[in-house]
Amino acid sequence: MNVLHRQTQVPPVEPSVSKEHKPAADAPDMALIELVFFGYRDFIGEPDRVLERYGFGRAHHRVLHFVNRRPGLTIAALLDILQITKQSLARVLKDLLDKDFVEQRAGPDDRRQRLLFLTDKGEVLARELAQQQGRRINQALAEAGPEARACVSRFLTGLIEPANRDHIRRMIEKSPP
Amino acid sequence: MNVLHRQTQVPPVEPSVSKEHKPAADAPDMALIELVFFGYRDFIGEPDRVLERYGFGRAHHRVLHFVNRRPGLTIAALLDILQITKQSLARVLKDLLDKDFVEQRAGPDDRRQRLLFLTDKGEVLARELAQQQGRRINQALAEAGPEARACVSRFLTGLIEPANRDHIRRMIEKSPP
DNA sequence: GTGATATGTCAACATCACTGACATATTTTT
DNA sequence: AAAAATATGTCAGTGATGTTGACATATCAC
Repeated sequence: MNVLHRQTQVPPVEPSVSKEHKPAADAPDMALIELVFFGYRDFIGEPDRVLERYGFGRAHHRVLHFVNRRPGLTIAALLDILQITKQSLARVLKDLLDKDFVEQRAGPDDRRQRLLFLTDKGEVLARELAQQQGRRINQALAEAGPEARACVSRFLTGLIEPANRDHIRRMIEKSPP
Repeated sequence: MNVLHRQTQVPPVEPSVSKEHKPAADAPDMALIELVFFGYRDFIGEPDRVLERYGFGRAHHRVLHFVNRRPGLTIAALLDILQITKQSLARVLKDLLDKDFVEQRAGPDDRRQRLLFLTDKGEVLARELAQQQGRRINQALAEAGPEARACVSRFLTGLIEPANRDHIRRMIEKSPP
């Protein structure tokens, strides 16, 4: 659990790709397109290896993450966040329930609802995964410079479909710290 | 609908995600972790809809993209970039060859090699996809401010596994503009 | 009591990844 | 020239994750 505060030494800042390929005014920014691809792949890759230990995959990771962030989430709300079908969710949720990483309670107001919570075990795993990804992000921010977080946050928000932005922004803001 | 009435107090909603959740010193930066997820999803979503018209998926997109960027790429080099297995590549490559988006020529030096090139049709599609993603990136950069490109580029590079960085950086630099 | 809603579940299917084994052509090494 | 290494092709089987559509059940709202 406390395994994690070791590896955070930051290697010297290396020259970035960005200097090489300022794209022509209207040509697509190929370098950034590819960096998004490679960056995301490695961002996802490390947690993948941890999840394997439990026989879980990325879909399980997402459920763990969002239930951790928003304890008491309903099925419907989770479906809305993940934008997958009920069946896709049902499969991974069943795994997580069976293996005791997630538990359900009937909604206090509306007893049709199943509110989702992590068990202790689930919290431990969710925290481990979040710490890995958090470390990677912090490292990347450190290499990107002091004003990077605001830049990057605005950039990533800008990638989101405008119609979804407010919704996602509100969701992220409201989740517990 | 809103499940969270029983939760601890939520701070008042303010406009930008980046300002709200400066994470505690060691806590994972949940807001950025989630923005990477949502941003990538929408970054990928638009091309997906175009690819559907041809019965292609993301895997086809990646092949189109990298063959477009590096005409004359060998199978081995492409496998190295994509980090998938020969079989995974074979399937999508066969589709692209059959439907005349990609063509192969024997290597001039080593005739075992199959050098990959896009056909005219392939170039048109690759360009359309790249323009969509490029537009989205430019829009996001515009919203992120004038110094964003350098920031974002360093950040994304920082997400890449250190062992892969030089390799990827060289690859991106060397590709045609 | 009726109808809408939240969830669960079933069968069938598609895409994209994997493994491991083996085949073929060609180049390199001995 | 024979042997070994290399680049690619291909086969059979598997798994994770996504899809659709249909139907069942419990609960809520009017």
